[in-house]
Amino acid sequence: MSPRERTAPERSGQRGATARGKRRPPSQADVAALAGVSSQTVSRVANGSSNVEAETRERVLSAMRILGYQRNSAARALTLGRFHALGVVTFDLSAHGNARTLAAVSRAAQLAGYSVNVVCAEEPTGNAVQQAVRQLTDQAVDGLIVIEAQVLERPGLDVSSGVPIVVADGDPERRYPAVDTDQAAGATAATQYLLGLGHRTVWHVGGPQDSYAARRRAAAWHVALKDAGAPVPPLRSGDWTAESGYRVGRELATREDVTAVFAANDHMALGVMLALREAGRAVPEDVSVVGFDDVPESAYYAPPLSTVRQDFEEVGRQCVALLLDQIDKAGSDARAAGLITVSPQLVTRASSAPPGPAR
Amino acid sequence: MSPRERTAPERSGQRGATARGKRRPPSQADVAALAGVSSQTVSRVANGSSNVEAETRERVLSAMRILGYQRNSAARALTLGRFHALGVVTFDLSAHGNARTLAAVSRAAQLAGYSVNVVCAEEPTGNAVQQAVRQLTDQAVDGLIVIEAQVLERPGLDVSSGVPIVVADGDPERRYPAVDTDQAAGATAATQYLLGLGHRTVWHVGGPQDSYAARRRAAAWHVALKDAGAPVPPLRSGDWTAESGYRVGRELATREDVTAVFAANDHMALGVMLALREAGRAVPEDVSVVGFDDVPESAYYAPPLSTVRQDFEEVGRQCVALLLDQIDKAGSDARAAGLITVSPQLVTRASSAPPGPAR
DNA sequence: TCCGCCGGGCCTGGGGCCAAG
DNA sequence: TCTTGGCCCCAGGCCCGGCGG
Repeated sequence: MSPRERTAPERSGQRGATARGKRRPPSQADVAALAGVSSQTVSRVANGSSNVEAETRERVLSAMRILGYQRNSAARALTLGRFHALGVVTFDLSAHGNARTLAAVSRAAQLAGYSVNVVCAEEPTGNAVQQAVRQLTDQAVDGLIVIEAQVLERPGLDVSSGVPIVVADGDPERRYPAVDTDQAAGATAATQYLLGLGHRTVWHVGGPQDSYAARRRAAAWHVALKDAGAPVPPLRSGDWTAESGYRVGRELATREDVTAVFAANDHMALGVMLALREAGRAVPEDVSVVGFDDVPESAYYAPPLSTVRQDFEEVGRQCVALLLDQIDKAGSDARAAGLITVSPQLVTRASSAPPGPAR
Repeated sequence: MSPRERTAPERSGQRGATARGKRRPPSQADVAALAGVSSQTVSRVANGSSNVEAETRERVLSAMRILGYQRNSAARALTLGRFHALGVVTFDLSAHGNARTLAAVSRAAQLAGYSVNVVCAEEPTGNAVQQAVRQLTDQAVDGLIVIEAQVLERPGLDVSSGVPIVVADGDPERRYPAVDTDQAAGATAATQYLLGLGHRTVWHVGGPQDSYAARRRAAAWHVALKDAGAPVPPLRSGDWTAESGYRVGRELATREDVTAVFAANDHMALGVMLALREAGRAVPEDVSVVGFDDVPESAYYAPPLSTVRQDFEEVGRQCVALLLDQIDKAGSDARAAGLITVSPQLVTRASSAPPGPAR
């Protein structure tokens, strides 16, 4: 009845692998006891396992199997000082590009033996980001990948958490190494393509202006027009959604002089096309439309959408490579805030054509 | 020359917070030293911080700020036996539903103070999943959420890693608690809706047959037709992509008697619509089309797509809630493998209409 | 005497170093 | 020389005991 009397049987009960009640995951020590070796030897087997006699190793392995041993990663991380985990900060995972990038990052990280810790900051306020970063570093990551870097622009944002950071969207202030699609090249290609078809000029439906990617696409569009001596129509902006594209599209549809539209992403382009069609303007006969991203569905839009294909897979891969590189050569402050660019590719489909004669 | 002699100077060198060379993140001990208290008190302040005098706490907090102290989560996890992290296993993050669910899970987890560790298994082979699960549990998670459960069906798959598991797709074998959209209700609603419009029967473009969700949608469609006394056309299946929908659509377009199609997701519906249009069959005048998911773009398809809206946000929330629940009452084997269903909602748009007179 | 605040010692699971067989 | 075990450390948390008002 006394606590002692209860304790003794419990103890012996807990020792075995068949313990009832509280189940404590088996530790190295348990394996060691069962195999009749020291925990040190178990450690050696669990790891690279150099210098362990075959017979001993076998005994240890079988003990592990019997007990269902899994090493405790927390303890491991504690001694090694490495978590083998990367953190990813993002905003809107329903945005196609972000999801794709995350998927690619996850794959690349997995190949390198790293897991990926995701935090989806609700809104791009500095506070939310700050908290997200805190949570991640406070969690256990060896490095950070920030998708959609515009948040880093927030003044007063301190992400100097000590861990290496890579930005997957181009860092306007070039404070961190970055990997990004060559937005300018993509936007330029789209604009020049439409001009090359014979359109007098090209209208642009931009993304939200706090997006660095959106700003660069708009800037390149602007430059491409100027370089070609084409008039530069006013910039209309949406928020990446098809709905916003539709809104802008209705406005554009009222102008007879609009014959070519370059939208900063496919979803907005979709909205633009619907608005044009509803206003009685055919795509591409009356108006040509080009998007950006090449979401898998865009080839099946009505009409199939000409667009600029981004290689998200490559962006994700490069991010991970760059980050792991930084992690490995930690300490050496050679953090050249470089920029790796990934080339996009123009894909032409049925939504674009030379301007019709019915000008 | 003895170890002791070497140890001493090294020690004192590393002590200071201003140590050069190797930068070691500040520990409780460092904070304690600066604040002139014991590390125990620092621990108290860092945590719930009961029983610390206001003045002392202030001193500790300021020391933390000065040193930029962040507690080491590995050590914390080690002693507490909790990681405050959830694992998510998924397959294709470019699938809209998966990405949305993940985002919701991430949000809900964050609110509960948990981070989310994602592993994106490349292919749904048992091996890949096994490895993914291993990696996660070997990593550091208190529980697992499996999105797209069909993988769990693989025979010989052992995910009994000791951590609680919740399935976000309905578990065919009901081995684990699950949260899922009420697929049957959604498919039934879509089918009955089309029948109600006056169509003689409804054709179905199903998802891949190894998807449990796809199978249930198809089953409910079948039942709804039988219940209504409508003929049951053969089932055509795709793989969720618009491309596969297009392929099936071309086939359906050749049959004059097809006047209503229910696709198992919006992307396939998009492909179907393109194929129909290309074959000269107007939507909805000649053929009505209904999708499933309600991806944000579907309202801007041509024509805007009638569909069944899934509440991914709710699914994610419920998954996390269910999982945390299991984690908290760990040990008690009351793991009733329940099923929480989330109701979908039929959304009617322009892609569906009564059958035309030109039958 | 009791209570509120604080610190010492021990424990978590594993890995590195070094000595011993 | 190769294999193996003892010891200590990683960073923090909890139990308990002590000290003071």
